[in-house]
Amino acid sequence: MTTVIGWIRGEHDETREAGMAGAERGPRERMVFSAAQLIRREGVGATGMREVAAHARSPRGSLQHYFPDGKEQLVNEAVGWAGRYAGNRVARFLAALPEPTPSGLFAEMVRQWTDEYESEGFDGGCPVAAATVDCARTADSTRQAAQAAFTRWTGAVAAALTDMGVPEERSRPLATLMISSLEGAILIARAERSVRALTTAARELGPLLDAAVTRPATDGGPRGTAGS
Amino acid sequence: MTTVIGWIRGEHDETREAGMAGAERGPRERMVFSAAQLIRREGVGATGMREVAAHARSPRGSLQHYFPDGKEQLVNEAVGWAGRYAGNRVARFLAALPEPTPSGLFAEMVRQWTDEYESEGFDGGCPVAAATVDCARTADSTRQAAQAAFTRWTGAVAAALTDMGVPEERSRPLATLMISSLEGAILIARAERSVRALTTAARELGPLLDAAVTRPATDGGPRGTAGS
DNA sequence: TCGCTACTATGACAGTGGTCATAACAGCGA
DNA sequence: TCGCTGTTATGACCACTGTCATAGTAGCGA
Repeated sequence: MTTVIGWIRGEHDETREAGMAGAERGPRERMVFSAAQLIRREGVGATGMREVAAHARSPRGSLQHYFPDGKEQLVNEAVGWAGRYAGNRVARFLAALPEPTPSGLFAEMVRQWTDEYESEGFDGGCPVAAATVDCARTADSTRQAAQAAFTRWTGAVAAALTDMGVPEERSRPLATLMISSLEGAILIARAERSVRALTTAARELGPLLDAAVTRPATDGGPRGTAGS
Repeated sequence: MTTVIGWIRGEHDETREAGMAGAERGPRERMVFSAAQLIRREGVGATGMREVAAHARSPRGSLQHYFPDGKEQLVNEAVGWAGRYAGNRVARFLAALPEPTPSGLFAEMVRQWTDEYESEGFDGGCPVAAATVDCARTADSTRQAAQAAFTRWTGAVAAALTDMGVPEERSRPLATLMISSLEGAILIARAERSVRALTTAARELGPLLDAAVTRPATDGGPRGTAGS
């Protein structure tokens, strides 16, 4: 009961958010996760519901039970999951850096993709990008889900930049630029089957980002770069 | 005869390349153009062949005649068209600038999209991005077409940068960064229904681009920023 | 055992997609 | 008129897709 509603509203326990790979708890979570995986590989249109259920090893009959509003609802939740995932990753990237700098954060964000592409091939892209391309015009609720995902992601990055000493007014624009460049570089990387565009973005953008730091970093412990 | 083959190989007269809007010459060109238009709005999967023929006001029977390899061929040619179009635009942007600067070129590239979004709404995206998202994994020939489109576009921008005095080794990386940022900003703009990400990219990236100029611009007349 | 609820199973339906087979037509040279 | 070629017309086929109706099972409280 409250489990389902909670998931829909994103009120569940995010602390043990499932990783990008691995078996999740319930069939519902697995289907949302599988939907995100398939969407980022094949696009929304080419991803079928039966395919999602099969990939999640969830019973097909559960589709209409957990997602009474059909494919649109499933896609929206997959996009929402991706947005939360991307936002939460930011805090972990920061924790992994010896001394946090904007260029270091961006390098980590890029490295997540170069690592995947070099180890698993260029099959996958960003599910939010795929949903935007395929549904922005047709399904407004999906467009809103993508917008929310970008907003959450940008908010996390901007908060991290502010923590590092970037002036408040410049944090959001720079975060937007980082995510724009990353998304575009992902596209080019997939088309070229090469990480060149990704590493280029990191190299060229790094100095610009670090130059935006004006005051010393707020080196408190684990701080609020996460939303909600 | 040679007309068809010529089109496939891209050997036709590019000088009077059709604009982004307007009626083209033959039914074949119209279908390629319409395919690009529909793909950039709805994505590849949601674009039907019958729909392309109808949009182009071309007879449905011509589809299998001009595109014997089916949808994949049509999509590939639409992507190729988009790549040539984007590449050719660069020279025109340069011509429109009072004094050519890298930031000015990028601002023009961005402005093409903000103008469209403000006058026609946020329905359309980049057809090359859509093809990459939807087909990069499934149809390798389409992936190659997208790669070629990005390469041509990047080559045109890089050549323009070099003409403006950017050192040869930095031109391609910077061109890649410009196109990455632009593509990502287009995505975010569609999701947000706002040109914010686009104008942000232009504003934040401008100084970085201009700072790469080391020697005075080559202000010869119309020079070779176009490929092939 | 009954009843209630959460969940699963399955088959059908109506629509649409790309593709193909086949035929017709228009123009032209001989 | 015949034949040839480039084009168009049309209808059918088959493999799906998302969705729905319906029925079934598992578990639990009373």
